[in-house]
Amino acid sequence: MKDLVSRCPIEEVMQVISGRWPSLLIYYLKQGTKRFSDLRRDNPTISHKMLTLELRKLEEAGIVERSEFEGYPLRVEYDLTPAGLKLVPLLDALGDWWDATAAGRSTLPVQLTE
Amino acid sequence: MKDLVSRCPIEEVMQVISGRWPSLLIYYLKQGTKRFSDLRRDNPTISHKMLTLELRKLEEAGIVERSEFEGYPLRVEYDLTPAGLKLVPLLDALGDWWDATAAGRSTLPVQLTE
DNA sequence: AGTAAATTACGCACCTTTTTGTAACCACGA
DNA sequence: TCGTGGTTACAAAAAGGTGCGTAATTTACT
Repeated sequence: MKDLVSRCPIEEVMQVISGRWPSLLIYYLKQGTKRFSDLRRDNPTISHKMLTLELRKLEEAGIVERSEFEGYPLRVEYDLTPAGLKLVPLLDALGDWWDATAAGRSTLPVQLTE
Repeated sequence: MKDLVSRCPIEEVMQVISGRWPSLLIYYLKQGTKRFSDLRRDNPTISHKMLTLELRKLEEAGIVERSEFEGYPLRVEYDLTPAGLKLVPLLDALGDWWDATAAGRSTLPVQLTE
């Protein structure tokens, strides 16, 4: 994800929430505090590398907060920030729009109009 | 973009509107009917390959309507569908959220708090 | 009259760039 | 030795760019 200085806020959000993982991670974090390993369990197909990368991106964007605790094994907790929480209903609205729009899509399952 | 059958509506929308172009194309189409070459002019850095691919994806998702007219040179027009129009305010809301959240981000421009 | 070029919206093949996965390694303590 | 939460290097896969070909008609030139 190159960082083209767009100054279009929509483009900028998209750079952060685009892709396969961000919405999923936000979904799981919405359930409450999660540790790195929790998120991997919630989401078995993400590689640990991608998980760290995506979490850092969300952190930088102010969506996720990372808290590191001293001691071994190292404990790190992830939470949605207040801003992250405000994002949730917007994503839900997109999901609702998608479902509502289902009827107009060409990939529609077979219709039995008899 | 692999088509993993997710059945999570948010994941599904994301597969469609993720990436650099969809939001931009929707933005320009919101201004009214556009032809292929108009969209390329609006958006000089997209390649014709990507433009066709993205438009097809948006069409399949029911966001964009493609109308082909007989004659040479071939004329093709693109418009937002009613569903596509309904998507616009949702994207705008994301943009607003982004701007409102700016203060919490680490990539904040230098602050002169004096 | 005959030929050539331009036009529009692509499809296709090939190649480069970017993203993602895999595996190994690190720290430390129980 | 295992578990935690990483980093790094290398490999594979996916995304994206470039350039050529195509259609039928008009215009432009010779």
